[in-house]
Amino acid sequence: MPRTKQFCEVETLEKAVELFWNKGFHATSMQDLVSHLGINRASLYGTYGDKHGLFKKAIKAYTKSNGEILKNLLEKEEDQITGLRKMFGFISQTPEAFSASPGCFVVNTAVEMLPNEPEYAPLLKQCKEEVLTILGQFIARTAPSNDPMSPEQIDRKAYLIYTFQNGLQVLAKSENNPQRIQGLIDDFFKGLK
Amino acid sequence: MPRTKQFCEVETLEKAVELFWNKGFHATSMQDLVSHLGINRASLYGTYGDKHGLFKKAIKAYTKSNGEILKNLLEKEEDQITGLRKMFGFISQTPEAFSASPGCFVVNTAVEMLPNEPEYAPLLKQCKEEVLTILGQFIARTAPSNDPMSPEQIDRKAYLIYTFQNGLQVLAKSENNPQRIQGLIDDFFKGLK
DNA sequence: TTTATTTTGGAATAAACGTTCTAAAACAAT
DNA sequence: ATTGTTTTAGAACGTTTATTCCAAAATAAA
Repeated sequence: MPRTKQFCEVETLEKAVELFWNKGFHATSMQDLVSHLGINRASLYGTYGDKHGLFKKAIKAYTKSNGEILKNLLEKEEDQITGLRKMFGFISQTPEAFSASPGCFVVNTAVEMLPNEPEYAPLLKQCKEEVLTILGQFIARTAPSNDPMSPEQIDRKAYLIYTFQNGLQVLAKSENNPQRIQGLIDDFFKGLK
Repeated sequence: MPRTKQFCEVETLEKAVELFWNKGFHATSMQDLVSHLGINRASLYGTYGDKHGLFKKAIKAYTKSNGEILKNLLEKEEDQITGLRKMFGFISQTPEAFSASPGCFVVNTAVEMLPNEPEYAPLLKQCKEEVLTILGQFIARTAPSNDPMSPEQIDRKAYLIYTFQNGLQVLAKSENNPQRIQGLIDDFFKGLK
């Protein structure tokens, strides 16, 4: 009996991800969303709840799709350093794009919302851990077979790499010299064991 | 003839820094500022200009005071690693405080405003460079005298350390296990040459 | 075709937003 | 004491905010 939804729920959520990712929570208005998502205001509220509800759904959707992209990127790779360079490698692809890049949606949100809106802490921590798990699996798989790593060693290495990547993305926002970023990555790998 | 200002311009600006630092640009309203600064709305506009003007003044004030604090922290220190650990060391002081920390105001602002509000890019880059200069001077001074570093080597090392510190602060926001942070710092120093 | 439900466009809401204005009070210099 | 400027408190401005509501159009099932 009911009329079916005239829009794809996941596709529309992807558009919301795009907008929130680029502008952040506070700088994105419901009017922005109504305009860009192409659905009605009432449908928006009816389907996704209020702004915070929609935002949380957007973060979850981002984390899922991001995790899949990262998995696909890493699982073809046998050499650890090459794989990690690929992970950092949005620079090698387009040298000037990095300073215009929105960075990582999860990290952006942690910076914007924490510690002032602590109800976001569990969700953001969980999203972080998902990337760390994927990264840890890659590190375990590509570790030299003559020197296997303990689970704790793997976790720590994953955390170190992830920390560097986030610092990189954050600093790249105010860096207009691609060579400096490239040198930074090189220097990081020099110290990585 | 004119009546003198009833408030200290720099002290009041410090209060604005505090507020913007904790909540960010968009989440801080002019009403918040009027309430917390203790001066009149008209005085606020008359003294510091509009919201963006005040915000930029706040970033500059933060950068200046932050630079002095960092200089004082580092200039007493002869050993490089000890000095850097002190720089990272807001954790060792209060293990649980880091996840409630507002992080670095400049980095927070870069994440919030870039790349969508590009008029902030030059200012934020300049603030970043100031920290890098201080850090570079410390690295040069504490380098082993038998192996002096080239200016480029110094810059690169400073950038690497600064990148790690920013990643650290950002990730610490969603990390509730202090030991994990401590291990991260230890691992970073293991790779640092 | 009727019925039931949802989507849709858009009006309506009440609050908060950044900013400007008004008029009175306060004070330094004359 | 008078003058000139600023601070002050708070009203007022027009916009934008998030959210709710309404009546009409649309469509799947009966």
